[in-house]
Amino acid sequence: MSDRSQSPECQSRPYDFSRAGPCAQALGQDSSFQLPHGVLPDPSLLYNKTAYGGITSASAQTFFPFPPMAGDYRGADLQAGEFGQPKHWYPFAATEYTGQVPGVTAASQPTNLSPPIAETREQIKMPEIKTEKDTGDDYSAEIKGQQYLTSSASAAMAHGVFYPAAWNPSFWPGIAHITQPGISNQNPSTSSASSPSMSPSPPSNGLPGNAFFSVNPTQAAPGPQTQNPATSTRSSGSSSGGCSDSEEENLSTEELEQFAKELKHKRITLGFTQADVGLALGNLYGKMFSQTTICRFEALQLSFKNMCKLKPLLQRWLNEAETSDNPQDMYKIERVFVDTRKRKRRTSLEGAVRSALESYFIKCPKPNTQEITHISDDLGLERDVVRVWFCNRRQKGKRLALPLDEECDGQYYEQSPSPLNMSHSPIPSQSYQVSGYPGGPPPTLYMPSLHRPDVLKQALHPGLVGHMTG
DNA sequence: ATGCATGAGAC
DNA sequence: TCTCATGCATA
Repeated sequence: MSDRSQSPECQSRPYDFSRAGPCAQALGQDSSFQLPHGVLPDPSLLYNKTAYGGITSASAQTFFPFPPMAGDYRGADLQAGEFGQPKHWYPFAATEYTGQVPGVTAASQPTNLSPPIAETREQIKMPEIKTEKDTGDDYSAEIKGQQYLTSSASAAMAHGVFYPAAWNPSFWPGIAHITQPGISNQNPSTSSASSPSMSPSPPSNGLPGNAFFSVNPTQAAPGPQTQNPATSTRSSGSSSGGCSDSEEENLSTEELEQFAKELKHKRITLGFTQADVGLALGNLYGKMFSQTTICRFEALQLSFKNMCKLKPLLQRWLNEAETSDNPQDMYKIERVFVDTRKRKRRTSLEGAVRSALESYFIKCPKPNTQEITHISDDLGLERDVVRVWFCNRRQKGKRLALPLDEECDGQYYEQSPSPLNMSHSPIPSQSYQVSGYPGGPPPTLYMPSLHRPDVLKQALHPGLVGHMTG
């Protein structure tokens, strides 16, 4: 009943200042608004890449607080972003999703497994980018873009996520012990059925495309289309091979964590890159995922719900990959889709600006339109950039939020975002003293003033402190 | 691995 | 307009 992840209330709670003019004070004409661009309560504010497994404020949606698995695996040097920076908007034509850099793949491949992925993204796109890069402005205008061929049918799945009744706070690390026994390890239907796409002995000719693409959503991706968001109550649908959705329910954090590790390990062992996996999923089940998503899955950086949704698919993929004679065929396909959408050039905010934004965020995680405008003016940024930044920042915050149970959750956050006083540094360094973050500098995230060390530990070390919570 | 962006759905 | 899932681009 109260899964906070669902209830909008809860979700907004963390930052729920009265919309009216919540941050007004802080952002107002007060001196506070003069936010010194470079002024940060703490240098650590400049969060950087390091996997901050930190905690932050909100915790609406359930995200995994676990620190990214440090692992053997390294992204290696990814593609060289040579690709001239289009100064404005530029369209990109994702001719085909080839996954990650071939080089990397090859490198990590045990041996000959390196997929014959032909080209890199750059290779494919560069030309076009140049030509249209300055088309400017109206990127949004057209999105005539195509969808991935296969995705169309299954695309639904992505949104068709339904919230299993099972989803509840008990899944959180802090209360991990409550989790339900993995119930169906949920893969009853898994590989056993050897997915269609996988099996076909590789048309050595390199046109496995068909085999994979034929992906008849029906069998291949029972989940993808099965989706029935509405019917959130699905006790345990897995039945008719309904993978994705249907099986996402009874998962505990431990299971997911464990699976993520397993996936990563086996993936690497088999010589697949994260991009390969994402692509393979598309071939197998009709819903493709990016390297980013796979990466986040492995790092448990997706919301619990999302993790649960993807787990079945990945599980099946894993099974397929392990049992297949030619695992590499799983991603040896050619995606032919045209995506002509124009995408805004990614804004790269300077450290000082980020710091400033962070400071603003601390004072007011959820600025209203006016406030956003204010901030954007102050920092000389596009209003939309600021808006998006806050959106992402909140999302990020949730991802790292403490997994407390509702009650705590509520209280915890209700108090947090109160007065936006510049005066008291909102980011107590101690907040992140949590051990367990090897080498990771303290995350620099907004954190309600009400944190408790013990809670943090629970959040970060579910397995270890699961018992702590009564 | 992660910052910034997009878009669907919900409110 | 926000959240959330997801992805492109890049550090």
